[in-house]
Amino acid sequence: MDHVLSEDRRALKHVQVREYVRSLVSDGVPGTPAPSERELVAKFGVARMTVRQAMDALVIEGLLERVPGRGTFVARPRRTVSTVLSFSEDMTRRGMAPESHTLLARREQAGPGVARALDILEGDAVIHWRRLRRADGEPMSLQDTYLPELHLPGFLEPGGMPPSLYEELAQRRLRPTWVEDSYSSDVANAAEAALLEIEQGAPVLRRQRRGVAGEKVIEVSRSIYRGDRYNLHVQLGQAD
Amino acid sequence: MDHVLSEDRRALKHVQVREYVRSLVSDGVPGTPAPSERELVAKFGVARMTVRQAMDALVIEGLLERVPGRGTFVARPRRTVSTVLSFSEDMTRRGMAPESHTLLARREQAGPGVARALDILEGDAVIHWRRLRRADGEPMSLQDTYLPELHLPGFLEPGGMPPSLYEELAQRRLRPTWVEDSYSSDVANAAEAALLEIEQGAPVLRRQRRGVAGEKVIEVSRSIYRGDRYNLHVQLGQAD
DNA sequence: TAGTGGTCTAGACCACGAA
DNA sequence: TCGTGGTCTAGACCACTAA
Repeated sequence: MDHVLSEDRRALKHVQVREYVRSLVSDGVPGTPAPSERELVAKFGVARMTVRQAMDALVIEGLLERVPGRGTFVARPRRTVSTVLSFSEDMTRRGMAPESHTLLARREQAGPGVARALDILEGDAVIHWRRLRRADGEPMSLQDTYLPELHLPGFLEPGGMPPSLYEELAQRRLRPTWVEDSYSSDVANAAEAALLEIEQGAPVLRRQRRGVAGEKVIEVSRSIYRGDRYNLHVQLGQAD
Repeated sequence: MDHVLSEDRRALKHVQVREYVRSLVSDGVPGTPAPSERELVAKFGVARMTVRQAMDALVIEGLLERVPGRGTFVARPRRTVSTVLSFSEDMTRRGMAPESHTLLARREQAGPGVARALDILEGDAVIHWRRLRRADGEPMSLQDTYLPELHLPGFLEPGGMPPSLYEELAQRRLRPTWVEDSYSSDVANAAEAALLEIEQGAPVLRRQRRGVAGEKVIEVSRSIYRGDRYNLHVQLGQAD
């Protein structure tokens, strides 16, 4: 008998089969055949339903594709749609080096607009964080972020803000998994122009973001991007 | 025995169970319990694996949620992400009445840029369609759309363009199911300003779109939106 | 303790595709 | 004809939740 299954009784069989197939197939060219279900039954000494459970997961994931009567094959990668990115991730994808300079970081009382957007009460404590974001050393964006202090105890304390907002939120399992962004085209005012090192009246892209983690609104922000340096890229799929 | 299963032998059992549960549950409040798996086994006289196959589909769909040890319940609707919209659909969602005025509609030879974007050869025939789009009677956008004539025989002929591009493409089963958009903030030049009835130098949002249906690039377009009238709204989800 | 979903078995018959 | 995935059965034991 093949000693393929881990001795660790805690490892579920369908998970072991799934990960075995994934390792076989993850760097495969689309169209490459995966082992047949009955092959895996023989190899692992499990029931066919167990193998199917393992393969089902990979099919749902988009890694495999079943063709009745022929077999199971590596699927062509699905076209991806845009996901939630932090500024740092966005710049890194563009091949630029992100930087962050804190201009302001303090506790404030939520005004009516921020309170409504954050789904908290007017006057509740919020963390207001204003940053100048650079890419490859040059100003790219100005961001005003508001966070509900209630859900982020100790965020403001330890002598400084975290190096990365989204990574800090991720560690607290509060990174936004869903955002609602609104973009508009406008021109820079004098103060913005000075910080971004552009001319007053130069075109900028303004973004308002509401970021949601689970059921909680965890971030509200207003950002300005230099129109001469920043293009917004979005990939959208279709509704079902 | 319950005569719940259809007499129609062609109807698969797991499909019948699935649709039965869906009908019970589709207009239910989140948290409402679905029948237990063993209840459905008894009611339909099928194996539990068959019931689980039916429920799996509804769980994947996001309609149901399993809670081990407790039961299966109507899930709260997932937050939706942005999908591909036509100008008309976009305006309608905003509660405005869309209009379209064709400024130009003719066959052209693809230039290098359009050819590359459409994944065709330079010099291949393309349909170039230029439209002024109004919302509630006022100019909103200027759109230059390029379509590969190869995939759209007879598109230009019948004495006029179709009233709606995306509906015409949908009828040919060529409506884009995936798009790649690039937005930038800029200012209007003299010609654009005249058509959009704004001042030269006023802020505008420029969009470049590549629309893909199946494996074919079916649309390439450049659009200008008035910055004083148009905000882009996007909802994004997370990567897995 | 009773009921739930999660996992798993060891078979079976079917329609379909390729040789 | 043979191998494939699709469907289906009639059980089983487990961990967990709620009463």
